[in-house]
Amino acid sequence: MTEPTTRQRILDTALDSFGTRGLDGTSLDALARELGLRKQSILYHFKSKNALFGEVVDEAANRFIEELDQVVGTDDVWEQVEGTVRVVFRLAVQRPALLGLLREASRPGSTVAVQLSSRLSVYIEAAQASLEEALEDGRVAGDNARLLLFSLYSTIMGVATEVEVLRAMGIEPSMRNLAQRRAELLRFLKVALNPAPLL
Amino acid sequence: MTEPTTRQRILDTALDSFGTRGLDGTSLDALARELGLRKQSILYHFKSKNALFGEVVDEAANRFIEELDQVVGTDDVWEQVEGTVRVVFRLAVQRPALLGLLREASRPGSTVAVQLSSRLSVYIEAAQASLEEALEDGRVAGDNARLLLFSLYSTIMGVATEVEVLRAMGIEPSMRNLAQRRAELLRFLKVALNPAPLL
DNA sequence: TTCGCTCTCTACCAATTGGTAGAGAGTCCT
DNA sequence: AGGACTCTCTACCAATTGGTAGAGAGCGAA
Repeated sequence: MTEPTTRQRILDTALDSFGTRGLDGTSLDALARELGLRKQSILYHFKSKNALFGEVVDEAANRFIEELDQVVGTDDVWEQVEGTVRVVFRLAVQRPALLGLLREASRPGSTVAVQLSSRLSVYIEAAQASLEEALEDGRVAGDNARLLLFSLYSTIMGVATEVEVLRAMGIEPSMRNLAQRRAELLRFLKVALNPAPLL
Repeated sequence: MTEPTTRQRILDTALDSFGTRGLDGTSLDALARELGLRKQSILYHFKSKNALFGEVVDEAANRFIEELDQVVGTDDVWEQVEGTVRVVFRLAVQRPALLGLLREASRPGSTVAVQLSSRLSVYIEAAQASLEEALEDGRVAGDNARLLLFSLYSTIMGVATEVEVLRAMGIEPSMRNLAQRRAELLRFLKVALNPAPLL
């Protein structure tokens, strides 16, 4: 394990800070303090705060893609959904700030939203094609692959991210109930994709 | 239509700003400028920026509750879901900042999350009880009312809020496709609650 | 040794931040 | 008229913001 470059350390710490406190909630001074540096050292490696944020978004996209790559193996839709849930939940435990950053970057009116989406477009296309096929074969319920994908995304990302809402419902997010939460999410999604006729 | 008090105008404009640019992204100076005031006038009506934010959260909760009240009429779960979707989509069109503020306030680590959730707790309880009953009667698929409610919330709120994700999927959010998006969401939720056995 | 490159530092900077103190204008009651 | 109250203002303030300029340390190559 070679020790990371300063540049990499900055990206790493910035991801955590941007992902939890947001872009505006993170100051270069605070970031530098956390790193044991002066902010001018950060500005040596990145020409501005916004440039840093842009690179952090790319970094986050890369890590997310890295994880997703282990899912794309099958062309079975349900296995893909299961895999995505596994990946997202693992991140929610190991690196919640990464998911937080994806949300920050896809906030309405975000300047980096386009950048982020272009990084993930390949996966979006693939998932959509896979869903389309399943829809045609009647293996999955629905008629619009893109909008269905959108619903799936919203559900998974929301369930993994909206910790405070969970708390509001009287469920303290913990490792103990994590498995149960994931199982319930999978059950929900499975039913949502079930092509059986409505009762 | 009596003209609103300054205090009310501040709350109103602050809701829009906090809901779109976030707490940290909103400065009192900018807010005052938008209102045609000096920031000291804002600080006369609200003792600090955080106090203002707290009241804005309450205001948003009130408006949201006001809308939800028109839904609670039935004890039919599906009608409640339909009504909630109707309400949330209407807000997404007429007052997107209100939904944005609810998201900002329920962000992980938010200081006002407890405040917000206590305002909505009555509705959470009611929805949960209603779901529990439906689960027992077998009118809805699932076994954990709270977690099911959580999934429903995530889906609805995400679909209504994640505009940039929608764009990333190649769907420009517009009035024209709005009805289609809502219809697809309702279809998705209907299937997700369908108690028919899995194929 | 010395040159040049990489990197982090000190020293600043103007602009903006949330917030305080208090003047002054208008209005309502006596 | 005079006083009290409500409200918005000007005038400040210290702290923090993102960013610039440039000194100096360490190092590898000549």
